[in-house]
Amino acid sequence: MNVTCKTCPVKDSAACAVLNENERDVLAAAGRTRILARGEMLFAAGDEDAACATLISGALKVSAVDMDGNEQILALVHPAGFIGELFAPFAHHDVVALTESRLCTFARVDLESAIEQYPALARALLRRSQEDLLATRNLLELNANASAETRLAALIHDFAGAASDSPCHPASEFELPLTRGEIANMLGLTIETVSRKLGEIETSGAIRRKGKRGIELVDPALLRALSGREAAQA
Amino acid sequence: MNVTCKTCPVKDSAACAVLNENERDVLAAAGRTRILARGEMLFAAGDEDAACATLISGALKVSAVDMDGNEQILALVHPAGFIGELFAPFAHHDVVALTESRLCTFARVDLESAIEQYPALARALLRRSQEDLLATRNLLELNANASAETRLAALIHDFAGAASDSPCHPASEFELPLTRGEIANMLGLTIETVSRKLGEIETSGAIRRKGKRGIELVDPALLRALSGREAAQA
DNA sequence: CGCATACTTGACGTCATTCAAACCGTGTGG
DNA sequence: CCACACGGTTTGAATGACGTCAAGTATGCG
Repeated sequence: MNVTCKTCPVKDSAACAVLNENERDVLAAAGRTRILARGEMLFAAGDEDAACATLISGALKVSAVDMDGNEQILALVHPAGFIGELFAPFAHHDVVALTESRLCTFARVDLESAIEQYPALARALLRRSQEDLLATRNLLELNANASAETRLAALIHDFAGAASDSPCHPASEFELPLTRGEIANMLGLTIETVSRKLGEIETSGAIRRKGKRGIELVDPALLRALSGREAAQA
Repeated sequence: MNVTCKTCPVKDSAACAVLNENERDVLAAAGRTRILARGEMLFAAGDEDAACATLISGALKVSAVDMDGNEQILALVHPAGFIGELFAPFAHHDVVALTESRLCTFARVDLESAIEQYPALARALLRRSQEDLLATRNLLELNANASAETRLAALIHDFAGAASDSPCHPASEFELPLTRGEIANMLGLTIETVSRKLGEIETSGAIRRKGKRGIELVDPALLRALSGREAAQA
């Protein structure tokens, strides 16, 4: 399917937003929209022809699978996010859709020539890459030292922020985009530990569970304290 | 001190290598070389005027300090590496010299205008940023699931590779660039665990310790097996 | 020599994992 | 409609790895 930027919901926030209308049309000619079902893979680690893409809607996970078959989620991608390793000869990680997702994909060679042609695009991707780096380092910091409860609280806190439309206040009620297993894979824990600690956080009064995936924020300040991002307040 | 690119040992491998001689001279006029003693800080988390820099010689660590005062090392920087958060209003992490280090520093505004003027520089930094991202994700993958022994073996294995001049074969004898405490901070372990597991790896016959920091590779294949990057061989 | 810094070693406690079983919502076929 | 299987989840008990606390050993420096 061809790309139609005019109606694209992320046309002002994705990397291609730095291009003017003509430039965008040229790039769009090389792109294809693609829809991934939940669980479907965009590319796998080792693929030589891994595409690059901007996520239009839905959510993706970037993950690695170790020797023993354990998956480790390295990053989540939200709409307007960019995915793809530009200069590597092959992909290092798997990229899989968490929910049904719409993408705007490009062959790597096309994107590489585009960043040569449009310097602003290279700068936009540099900016995004640095943000990805920061997000990954935050996850690394979290996984390294914090207790299971702290990690989980921090993740819930982040999801609450991401689920909200306003950038500063967290959503008071939202759905977890990940299964227990995926949360465990992201935080370096087991399913059982995630389930247990989730129960303890609920008992503490910070959240209430609504069904399997639903979370209601009962006491955001307490959640923030549990997440170790702030000293507990009086 | 002014920058003199002609004698710079990383002039062909750093990001500025993509510039021609004239362009490099213009950029060099905005740069200053700076020497950091071991333990000296280039900038701290929260600094608003954090500089950007290319590392010429020595080694740096990028680290975060959590609430309780525990340091977590997020990345190491080797010669020709680039350090600095280009688009953020302030630095998110500390950057400290592990050994005496020589840097080529730039004010962030100067570098931002340079990447507008020289698109090739933006692409070079994009490439480096993606490599940093990959390295951070590798560390994340390691810290998340692996046992203390596996993490330590993997780190030693990496250091052996980095200490070698040939890109594929590891050095058979080298010095650890980090103290026990720094290794612990990097792997999310304690000093005591690092010390103990180092002893066990030595007992297993993979390495031999030479003084406090020296490591001799006795059985590289065994070390590789311990590091979880390869199935144990027959 | 005396002190500081880095490292090693041991005993003990804690927290997350492991193994095991039960639970729940959903879809499927009899 | 019910029985059943299945994926995702919850819960319990026992094990074990790493952390904590505490002591003791180098090495270097004023």
